[in-house]
Amino acid sequence: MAKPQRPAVARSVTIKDVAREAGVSAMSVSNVLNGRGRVSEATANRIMQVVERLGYRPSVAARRLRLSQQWTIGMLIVVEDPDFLSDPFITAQVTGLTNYLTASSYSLILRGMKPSDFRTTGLFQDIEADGMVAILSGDSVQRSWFVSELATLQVPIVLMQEQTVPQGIDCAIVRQDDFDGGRQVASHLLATGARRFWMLLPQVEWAAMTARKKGIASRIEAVDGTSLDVIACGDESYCVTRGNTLAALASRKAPDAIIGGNDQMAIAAMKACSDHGLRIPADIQVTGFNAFDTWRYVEPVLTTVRSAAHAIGERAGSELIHRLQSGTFRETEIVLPVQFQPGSSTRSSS
Amino acid sequence: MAKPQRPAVARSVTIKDVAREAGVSAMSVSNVLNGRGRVSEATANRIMQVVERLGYRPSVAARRLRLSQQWTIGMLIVVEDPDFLSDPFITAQVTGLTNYLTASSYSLILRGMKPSDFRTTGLFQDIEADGMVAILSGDSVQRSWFVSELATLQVPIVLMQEQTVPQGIDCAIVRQDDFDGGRQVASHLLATGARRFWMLLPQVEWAAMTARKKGIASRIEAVDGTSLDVIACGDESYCVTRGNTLAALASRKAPDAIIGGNDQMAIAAMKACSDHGLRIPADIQVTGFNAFDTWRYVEPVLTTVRSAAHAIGERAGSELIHRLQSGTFRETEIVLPVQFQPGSSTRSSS
DNA sequence: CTGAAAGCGCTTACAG
DNA sequence: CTGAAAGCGCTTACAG
Repeated sequence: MAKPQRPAVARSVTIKDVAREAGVSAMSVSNVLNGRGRVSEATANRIMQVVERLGYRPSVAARRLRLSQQWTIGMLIVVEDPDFLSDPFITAQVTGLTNYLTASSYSLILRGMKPSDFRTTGLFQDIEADGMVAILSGDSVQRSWFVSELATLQVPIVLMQEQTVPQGIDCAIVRQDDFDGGRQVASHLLATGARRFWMLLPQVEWAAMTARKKGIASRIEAVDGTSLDVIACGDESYCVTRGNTLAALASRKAPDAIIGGNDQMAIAAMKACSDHGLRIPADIQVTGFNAFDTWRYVEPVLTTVRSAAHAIGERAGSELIHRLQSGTFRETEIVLPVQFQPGSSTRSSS
Repeated sequence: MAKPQRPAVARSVTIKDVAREAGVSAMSVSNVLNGRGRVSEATANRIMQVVERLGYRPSVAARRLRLSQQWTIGMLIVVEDPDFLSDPFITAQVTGLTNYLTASSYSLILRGMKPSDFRTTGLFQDIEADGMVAILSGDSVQRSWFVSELATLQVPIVLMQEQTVPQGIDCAIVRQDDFDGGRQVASHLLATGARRFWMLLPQVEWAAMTARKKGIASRIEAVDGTSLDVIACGDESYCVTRGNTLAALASRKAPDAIIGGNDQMAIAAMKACSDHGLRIPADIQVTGFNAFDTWRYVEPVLTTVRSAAHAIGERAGSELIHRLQSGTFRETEIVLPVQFQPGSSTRSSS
């Protein structure tokens, strides 16, 4: 007769140990622990004492297998930068999500990867979670391919900062109103009299930045004699952004305003402006997006748009948990408002 | 006879389905998938084709239960700030750890909590992982209590940025040489002729900052006519740090140099100095610690100490995985070097 | 109120 | 080279 070997590390104390010690069946222990029982108070008390005394902690692996539920959400961050948490906008979303999940007794599995790893090694296949949350980068073709790959996991998906709801799969998006943010920035700058604009964008396409640009363009195009040029800022690092902005300033007439795709790029551009001998905001105005702590660090204080990053994370968590419990997403497109925050890097409306 | 109900969501395709379809036993499927088998090539090929065709993905929950191994590491961040990833020093450590674990086919469960949650609700007890990594804050009494609580999980522990190795438990620490960093900063400042120093520290005791302070003090105390005062900066936020520094400048004679406990506090202090009409570095020198991107954003560029945060995370991962595979930590105290990085917020040595 | 039995989906030592 | 059986630690519908 076969005699299977014990697992490498036998579990110290199981539900059977508690049951034996308390003189009851494992079922009663389970019922007491999960508050599901019709168990007499005396028995319940006795069981709880044994649990305490033996230091019993249920095996969540066994529970997961039995109930085929994981109480786990996977969070995927697909970006080029191996330092995938370096952007405060991303970390705020992750924090909001984690905090919500913790409060709901769910765990978060965090994984970052490059788009190429996603494509080639399917580095997310081994994540056994009840649902997935993802932050994707790259152009829309790549992103929608990523989404269809994610869908093969057969669990509900929430995408953060995606602009359009993927069709035909169990998915919702949570984003902020970047289009409106762009509109507000453009309106403010137009009111100061600015007409010629540069916008700083990274090589990689971020859905949120694209939306900001569209919002900006919608306002600018409505005014005669305006222009909006894009300055490509490579990997959106400080060095490249500063260098490319400086090169642009050296080669052509400076614009009235430079609109950073985010705060970090705006700050790099401010340095480039001062390298070039331009005063802010007298000679040139600069704006950012996101309003994380860095916006305070610069002189003058940056005009920017306050993001709802933490709220996006929380909302992603709450929608996903609701979906898991109810069977459907109550909304598939959730848009949170943004708030314009004027600083001293722009002039007041004339 | 009892007829237990099916779990809520039955698994789509199991190893049995593959076995039946391929006309073999589940065991052969398992052997092929895990490369453990003495299975004929023909059978193996047939099995792999069925796996492909049915889109079979093994249940990791079942595997975990069977092998009582989780292939999961828990990461606990115990800080006051609910925005527990706001410090770039912490995110860099988390990223380094995650990347290492992913490369080793381990998953990371991330959880942040306040010290009070740790104390009262044992919010980490439900994390079933093969090992734990933690970043702890608070005074040494509180931290060592946290460590003893963590030890009840009965898994190996790696502490990041802890200064002393807890005794009697299965634990290692990985940190950078903050004491040496402090020494280097102090040596540099002393060489510029500075004698009177303020150091900015938050209310909460961080082991790393305490070590920095000790390193600074060790150098300063060796020189006659020097002084080192601590300016308490509350929650180390920009506002409080700036405000408290400004208040200190208003109430007593300005020092020769202000040493920030980290870059963020140093930058806030730079603002306070310029609020107070002091020029940097002519009237007063300022230094930071950590050298994350923000140090570039300020004018003048901050003199600081480059941290090994990402490397700390990677090393924590590699030591923990090694411990899991070999049974013991090869070292229990790992200290990574730091690198002094002079900027323009201090003068060159005279 | 309480328990015996079945089964979640795997893996392993052993016999054939 | 291949398979039958046992068991990891739970939970549930049902019978008593």
